[in-house]
Amino acid sequence: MIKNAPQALYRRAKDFVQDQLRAGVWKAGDMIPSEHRLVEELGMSRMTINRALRELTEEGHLVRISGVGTFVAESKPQSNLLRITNIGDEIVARGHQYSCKVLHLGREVASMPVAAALSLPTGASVFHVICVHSEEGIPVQLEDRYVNPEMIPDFLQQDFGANLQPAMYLLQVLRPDEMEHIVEASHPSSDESKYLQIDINEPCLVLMRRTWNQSKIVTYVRLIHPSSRYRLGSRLPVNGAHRDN
Amino acid sequence: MIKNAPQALYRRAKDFVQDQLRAGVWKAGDMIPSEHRLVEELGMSRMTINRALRELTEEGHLVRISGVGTFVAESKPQSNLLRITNIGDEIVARGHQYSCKVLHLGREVASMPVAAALSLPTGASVFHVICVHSEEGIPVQLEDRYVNPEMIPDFLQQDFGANLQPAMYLLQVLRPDEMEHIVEASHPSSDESKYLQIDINEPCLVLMRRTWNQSKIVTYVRLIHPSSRYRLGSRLPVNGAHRDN
DNA sequence: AAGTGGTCTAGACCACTCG
DNA sequence: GAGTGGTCTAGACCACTTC
Repeated sequence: MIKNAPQALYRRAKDFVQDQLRAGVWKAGDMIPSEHRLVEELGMSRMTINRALRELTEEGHLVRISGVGTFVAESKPQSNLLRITNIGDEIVARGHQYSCKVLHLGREVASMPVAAALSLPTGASVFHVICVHSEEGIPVQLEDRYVNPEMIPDFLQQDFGANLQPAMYLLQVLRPDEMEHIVEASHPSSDESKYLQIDINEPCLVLMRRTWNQSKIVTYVRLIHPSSRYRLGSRLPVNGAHRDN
Repeated sequence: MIKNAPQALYRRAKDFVQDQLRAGVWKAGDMIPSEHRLVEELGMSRMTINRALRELTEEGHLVRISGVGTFVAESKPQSNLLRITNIGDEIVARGHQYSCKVLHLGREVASMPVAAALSLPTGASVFHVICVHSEEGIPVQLEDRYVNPEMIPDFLQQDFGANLQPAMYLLQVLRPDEMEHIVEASHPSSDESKYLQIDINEPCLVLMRRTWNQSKIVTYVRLIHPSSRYRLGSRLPVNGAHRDN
């Protein structure tokens, strides 16, 4: 589990800082040692330390105030809307403990809305998995996923968990060539609030995603996030190529 | 031709490169001059040029191959979600009646979070507009926008309404070259629930958008949508090439 | 005045690719 | 071997905040 030998020094400096964050040595709001002090402690030049801290700031882990100091950010995790990301990877990348618990896995007859979402005839047989993703033991995402058996016949035979999430498995066996995202806000159902351990009145961010391969739908998933624990975001260049409409 | 020069040299190097890209001097797939050559042309040190090119690479404008060269990235597809849309156009396109009512328009001293969002010093003077967008007389979006006066000095002199929304005006006078979207779910504040004519307990989809022009922030806006009346969506091809971390 | 981050320089060594 | 990017150093000057 312990991986050493990041070759780049600035990488090791970043890892060092993230280790302190992960270990809770430096907590949200704390001021961390100055660049000068880190130069002494780690034996690197200030430019190298500066690059490490600058990148951690861009990634949202730190907040720097010129003339004052560097502080641990109050983290409200944010993931990229454009990419198909594994929430597990995101959490691990933040240096946090990740877990995934499968609540349901089986084959069932598609209800009308599910069949419609997958563009299958009503009554078609589909795979269905429900799991909860947790960060540091706190549920951050409820995944309610339907899979087209025609595309992924071996889906049920997998041993899903923190090391093999459904999303990860699907990406590995069948890379999608198109996807659709729909985002909305809603309150959780009573089941959902129970699984996520939140109040029935807490607003949730719901991301519905469908992915295609060769013009056929691979999977349809609803990802439900408590608003207090999750955000979606993206930053990207604007193409000059579109006026309006 | 004459531009207010950004103070930081690496910024000017970035602007120089982006100017070449915008002007079409360097096109997608082209190899651009090496660091060494840019050092000579711009009269900066290699570290400075390197930082500029590294950041442009992280932002997706360039692709660098060690030992080979630096190339202009192929432009990325863009989704509806990530496109800057006018809600008025959307509503009109649906064949519905659209209206926009300005609730507030003026200049004020930026609070700390607003100053931070705009990357301005605390206490800076900013423009602030609040308006409600309605479809068939029903409010569907509350727009709470801050504008950088340095970028858009004539903002307050405009006569905003259904025929000239703030978003439309901004797009017309200063096309952004970069943007950031963050989406979250929340309950409306009491003021917001009043303006939107919804219950204080109705979940809302909140889209926060910042746009950049020439590496400076033009505007920061919070768009609040009652979940029962609005969704965001996108469908787009998947790029094969994704980097991690 | 002392401390902080923001930036910049003019070198340097390395691994890599290409002809 | 020449060219490229990737990284690193040991200084430096500046603007800013805090005491």
